[in-house]
Amino acid sequence: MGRSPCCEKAHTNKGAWTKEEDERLIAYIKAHGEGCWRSLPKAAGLLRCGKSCRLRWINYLRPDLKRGNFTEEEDELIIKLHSLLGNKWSLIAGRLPGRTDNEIKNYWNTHIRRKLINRGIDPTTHRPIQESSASQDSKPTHLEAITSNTINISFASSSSTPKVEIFQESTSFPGKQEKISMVTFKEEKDECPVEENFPDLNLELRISLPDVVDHRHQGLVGEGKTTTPRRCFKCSLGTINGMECRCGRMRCDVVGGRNGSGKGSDMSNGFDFLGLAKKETNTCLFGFRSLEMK
DNA sequence: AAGGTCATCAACCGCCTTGCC
DNA sequence: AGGCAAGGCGGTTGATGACCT
Repeated sequence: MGRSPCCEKAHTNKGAWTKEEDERLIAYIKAHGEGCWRSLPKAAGLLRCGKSCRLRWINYLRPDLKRGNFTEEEDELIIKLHSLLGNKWSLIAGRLPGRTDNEIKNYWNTHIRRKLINRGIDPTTHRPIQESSASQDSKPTHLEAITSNTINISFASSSSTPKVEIFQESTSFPGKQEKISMVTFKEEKDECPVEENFPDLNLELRISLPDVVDHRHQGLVGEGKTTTPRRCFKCSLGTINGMECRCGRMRCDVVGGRNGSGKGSDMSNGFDFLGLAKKETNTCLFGFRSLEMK
């Protein structure tokens, strides 16, 4: 059972590509372009899995690839991007023209990790190693957790007592969530019908920085008066000034447009969509230019 | 020279996401 | 809305070469 294989493995070559295979693949893509990878091997006369062809083309045969050593500037950019994005190699590669995600991933694991360790920086957390290990000894306060990381709050009602559990990504085991706090509510049956109505309710909320002060939404209700800022639901979730924004008088465009070009963007609060770039000062919250999606 | 260890990187694997029907 | 196929991604493996003893 399980997933059907992406190709007929019994009749495919594996391992290193030969020069002839490379030439066949290049010739086919030059003639027909990148298309359906699944059918490409057969059409090109290759005894390879479609995925293998795609990988070979993307990582090694594409004409726009920049081979050779990484420059110091590239190193620093990778470090900065990794500190923000983590192991999102394809996103990182999108910021380095001519470099592939696989190349950057390998380079990170073989060179940059060691480089950071030599600098006394934990390559996972991007914090000084001493501080990083110390923080494993003492649990962070809630405020520290909120300001330094992303936490997950889970409203669990599986037991007889409703409780709110707060999780944070483990510093010891990145990717794993560890419980940093739990609040238990004393249940008063008459006043707490939620559990009865929604026995399997398990809402997961995400709280993360940056929480930018939203000047745009101040004074909208009554201009000239100091009023409590009112936000629509979308804005409360962080899609401030997005397409769906309903609390402003005029609809604001998504910052950077749908293609992230930045044209026509309205960064009136000074930050772009991800809350990274500060327009007036040309500085960035995380110290580099705003991101584009690939 | 031979064997062992380490570093590098191309390639694979399996899961997730996306788009189409 | 749900199922399926294809593409994409990140983690891992394994072959190879360099270096050391």
